[in-house]
Amino acid sequence: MKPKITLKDIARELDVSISTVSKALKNSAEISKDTKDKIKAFAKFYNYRPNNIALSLKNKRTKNIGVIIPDIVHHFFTTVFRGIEKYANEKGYNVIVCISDESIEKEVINMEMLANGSIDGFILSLSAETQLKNEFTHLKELLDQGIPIVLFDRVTSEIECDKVVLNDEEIAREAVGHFIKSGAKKIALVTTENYFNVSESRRIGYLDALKVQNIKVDENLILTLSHDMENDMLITEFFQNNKVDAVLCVNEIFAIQCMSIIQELGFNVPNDISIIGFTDGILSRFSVPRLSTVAQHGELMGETAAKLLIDRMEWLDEVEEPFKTEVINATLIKRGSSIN
Amino acid sequence: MKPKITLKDIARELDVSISTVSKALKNSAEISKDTKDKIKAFAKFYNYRPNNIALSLKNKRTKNIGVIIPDIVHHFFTTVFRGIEKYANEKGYNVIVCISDESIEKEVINMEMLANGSIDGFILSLSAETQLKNEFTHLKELLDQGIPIVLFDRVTSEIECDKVVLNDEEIAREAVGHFIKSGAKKIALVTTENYFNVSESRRIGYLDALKVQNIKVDENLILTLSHDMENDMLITEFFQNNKVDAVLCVNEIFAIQCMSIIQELGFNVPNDISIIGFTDGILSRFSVPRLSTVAQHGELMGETAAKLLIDRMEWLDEVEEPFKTEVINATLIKRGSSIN
DNA sequence: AATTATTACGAAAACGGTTTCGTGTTGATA
DNA sequence: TATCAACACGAAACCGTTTTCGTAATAATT
Repeated sequence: MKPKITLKDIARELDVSISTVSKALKNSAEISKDTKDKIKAFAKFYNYRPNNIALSLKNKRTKNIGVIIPDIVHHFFTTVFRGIEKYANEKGYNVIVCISDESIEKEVINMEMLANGSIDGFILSLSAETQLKNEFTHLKELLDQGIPIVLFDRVTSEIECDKVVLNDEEIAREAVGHFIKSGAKKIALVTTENYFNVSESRRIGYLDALKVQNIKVDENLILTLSHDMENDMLITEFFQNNKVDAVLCVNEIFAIQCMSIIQELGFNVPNDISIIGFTDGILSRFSVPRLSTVAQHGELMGETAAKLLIDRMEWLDEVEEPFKTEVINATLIKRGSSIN
Repeated sequence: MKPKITLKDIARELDVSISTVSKALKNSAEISKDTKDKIKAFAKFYNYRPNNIALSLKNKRTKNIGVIIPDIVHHFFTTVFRGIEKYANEKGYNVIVCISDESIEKEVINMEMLANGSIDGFILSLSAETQLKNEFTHLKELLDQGIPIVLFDRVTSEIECDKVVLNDEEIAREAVGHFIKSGAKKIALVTTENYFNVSESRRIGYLDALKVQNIKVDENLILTLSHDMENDMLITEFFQNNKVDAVLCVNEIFAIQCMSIIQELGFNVPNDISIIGFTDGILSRFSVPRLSTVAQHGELMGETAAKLLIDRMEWLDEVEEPFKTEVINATLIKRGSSIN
């Protein structure tokens, strides 16, 4: 056991003051070369490292970023997180992660916990419940306290802060356009409850694309699933009762579930029914046929969010920058589940 | 903007000393009811919360846990992390995550960074490079400094600390036994380089099971893949050149890749070739046919690791407990890719 | 020789808490 | 009335840094 050594320890051993040690280690011109050499050698020998906590207290900055995500098992969030971690680490920041589990209560508790000095700023994606209840006072209070926040993906216009979003509407339009170009007429949408801003945007893009091509919207072709339930029955009925040429799914799981049920029902993918999903995760890459999908570039999204946050934190005292919303351009990846 | 309020602020406003405020808020018997009421009301009104950093400095404990994992995009690590986060949060701890990216350098840098006061203990799974190079001085030094460490899954006998592992050998034996019982003779193993302790254990279990049933080991039936390369060619050749009845894969991706190639080659799964993988992730659950697999119970593993660490940290001053190794019992989940 | 500049360092405050110990005031007891 | 306990609070140390400011000793200048 050799416990950590402090400035005080060095000072005592070398019979100088704490301030001298501190200055010597920072190579201050105030200290003579002899003394500096002696102190540095000693510090090096005992592997002295300044205590982060003491530094945080002194500097009033922790170099920690708080990240709150609804669910870590989702591939998309995982990649975003990786982007955040990567960029933050490069800039010397550490990342504290909390999982809200789609619950507003956990979101609030975790954020309040971290806000009391543990972090310098937040990056988060709203929980389902937060979006459902439209309840953002916890965010407003933190912003009021001067803690910067960056929202990504699941955002809201009720909060003024930096944001990173996908061009959901546009890419949904592009996906549906792709279906239409390949001859599809009856185009379905499989989505979640529309209190999610992303689902809502994708729905708008879907409707838009149909309208532009003078295809009448059939509300029966929009299937709304809950994201935490057993949906197989609903999907099966849906494809039994409706003649469909193509289907756009707002996430990867829905897309895979649909594909597998469609195949079980005896249809061929993509010849009978084309499928495009969201999130270019391993499910899409390893399915048979491989799933055409919207790549959300999660890692880029995470890096962008981290950059936005760190820039704001580091410029905080200087200039008051206006809030920015960065748009990440999704990419439609055409694979075997749709016709080219 | 209403910045955070401190004890000093309250003391000044209410014209009492800082110590009085501190004691009043902790409901100390030393302070009169009147004064306590007044202070509490004021604190509540201004939403006073003690500063975590100051507490950490004073108490010499941060209530933060450092988690170092090789790769967050892997389903298994993600579930372990979720277990850690869940248990830690319940106990009032926060989790700082760093991704080593399978590199020992990053592992070292991140751990040294966090060790200077940011965390009270570590939970980690060794990076590939660390296992390959057998280089553990960074871990030893931290243990020497009195920082507790819990290793999970990718562990080493070179380090004495608490550990959580899977009964890899046994479950591999069981999986191979299951193949044999259903009539398979030519049983293959698809694995990674054997410097991974887990792959090595699974290989031993595989060999063991064959030996017990007097099946001669054919080294040609063991395919070693690297985990970050394009392996499709190797797999294809393997199944073209070898007559195989069943294959055990040491992870989910290998299993899915094998299955898709086996099917492309015109074989039927499971009738011609049975497959069992490791990790019960979404790939296994959504493939066609669904993949038989070894459930590693990552969440339980994470919870167990967190419990081990927190117990040790909280009892640190009292008794010196001997190090424990907890074994998580994997479960063989039989689905469509193997014959029952 | 007196004044000033430079060098090299130390004391102390500050960050925001907790906790030990000391002390003035009150009321009860002998 | 002197003694003592109980009560209610404040001063100060401490956690480990950084940083400002003061100052003794020496060197340079007039």
